[in-house]
Amino acid sequence: MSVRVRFAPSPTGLLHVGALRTALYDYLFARRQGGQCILRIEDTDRTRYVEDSEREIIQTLGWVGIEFDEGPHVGGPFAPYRQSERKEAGIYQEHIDELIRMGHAYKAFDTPEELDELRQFQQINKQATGYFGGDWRDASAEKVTEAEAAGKPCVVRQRIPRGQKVLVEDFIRGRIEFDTDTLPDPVLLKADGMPTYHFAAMVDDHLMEITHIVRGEEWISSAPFHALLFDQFGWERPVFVHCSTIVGADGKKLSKRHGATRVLAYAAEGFLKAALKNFIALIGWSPGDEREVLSEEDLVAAFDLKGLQASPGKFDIEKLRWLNGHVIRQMSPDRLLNVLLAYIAHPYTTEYWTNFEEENRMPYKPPVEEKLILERLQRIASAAEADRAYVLAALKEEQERVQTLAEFGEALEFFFVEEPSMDAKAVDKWLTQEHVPELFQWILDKLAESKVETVEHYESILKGFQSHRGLEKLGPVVHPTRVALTGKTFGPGLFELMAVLGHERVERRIRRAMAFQSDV
RNA sequence: GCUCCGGUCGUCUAGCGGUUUAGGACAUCGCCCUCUCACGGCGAAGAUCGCGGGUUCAAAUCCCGUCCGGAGUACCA
Repeated sequence: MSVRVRFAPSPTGLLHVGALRTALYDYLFARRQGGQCILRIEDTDRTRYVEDSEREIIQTLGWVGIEFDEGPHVGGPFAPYRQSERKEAGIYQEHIDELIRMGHAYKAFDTPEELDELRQFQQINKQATGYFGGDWRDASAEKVTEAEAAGKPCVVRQRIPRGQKVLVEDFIRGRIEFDTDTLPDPVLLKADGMPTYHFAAMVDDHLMEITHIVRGEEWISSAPFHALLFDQFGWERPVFVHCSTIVGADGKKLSKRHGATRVLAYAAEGFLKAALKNFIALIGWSPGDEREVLSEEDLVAAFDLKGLQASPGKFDIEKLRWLNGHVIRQMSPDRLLNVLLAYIAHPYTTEYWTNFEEENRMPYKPPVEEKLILERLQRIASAAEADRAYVLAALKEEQERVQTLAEFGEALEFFFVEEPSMDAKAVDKWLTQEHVPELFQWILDKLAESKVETVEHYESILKGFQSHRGLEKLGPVVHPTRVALTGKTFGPGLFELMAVLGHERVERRIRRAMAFQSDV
């Protein structure tokens, strides 16, 4: 039988990195096994429904490159793929009736207030909380009909057999044993007629012929209900795979407090999907060998449920940054520029940096103030429109000095502004040196002599000065010149840099630095 | 409280009874390359495998206990 897995988010908010990983595992597993990956929307809770959330989930998954064989956006043989629509089609009612008929479920007419009271009583008496039967598990048929006739609202609960053990086979952890006397009777159908997750997801998993339920470990405690439900229907249980959670630096489940968890925030920060996928896959999974850098094809080829880790993993953004820089360095400059321009043009990039919120702050120090990032990125875009070859040449020089796309704004800035801002310390240290006026004049003279704009030519100009002055080291020649051209003490190799800038810019900047210098 | 899960360098992990002086990667530090910063190369430091008992000729690896951490405990998913 072919493998079928599903990713089943509820549209209650944004897609965060923990959910993304589950989706990734689903996707990789399906691809590796030649099976199908299904997207199902679990929108059974109207009170928590967030408009647009489904759209963002699909969009985000699309951005990362996780494709589904079936789902609300692409259709499929088991449609509909939204539980609200499946409810309308009567799918759950039909199955709940069957379960009641078989005696595995019953109607319970307790009011929410009564249940609250029960819970409080149990807490005070230090008992396990939950509904273990109450007035309705074993109520007479007359009592039930009477309540129904009175028009009392009711829920349908699963009848958990008592005095037994339930064994749940978790693919990662192995056998997990539960005593049914500790399992309360869960609600399967709410008073509003909507099914709960416990019911809807399992019915759908069976109907959609899901072979492996891959989900977060927060579901382990409810796994016995689910397993039992399959048994009660007489259905074959799927394989349960409970993935460990991704936690923050403090060991707690990843949440707002740990900075951005929204996947799109990583896109806006300039992380590449290849790096993000690679990184996310490696939290809680390993290919079993010593590879760390894996392309999507590598991931698919290597993916095996057996490599899944039972213990929770921390999200280490430094490693993500390293991986991202690695991916950037591996791209051809031309492709990188396309990716960078697409990133800058993306509406979400603008939205993110314009409405930057402190709570989105990544747990690392950004290269510049958030306010300036967008401005600098857009400078790249307009420069590329005017002269793509120039931007490409500049990009090449910074490619290995950057870890995220956002950092290109800062790194490339001096290429595009006529008067780069001068670092005061750099000016103080290098432009004040005694030989500098002569050096700058030398450069200007040589520029006037020849129009050649190659790396070698610039090198010969500066090395010419070095031997002219009999300087032992190249530093005193190179550093003041770099400061004059870029305003900074770091950056690409000077001769390469000059070749990119060209005669005109070099001359202008040297003259500016000379003026600057006389001000000192 | 009850139930369940987890626990190898700071972090992600390899390991699944002997080939292990516990391997790799990120981060850190040093050296090399070099005009700076990066990249790259080389190297160092860093884990008595949570702790305590067993089983065994032999345990990170199996068993028991214990501690710590986490999750669930809703007519949420």
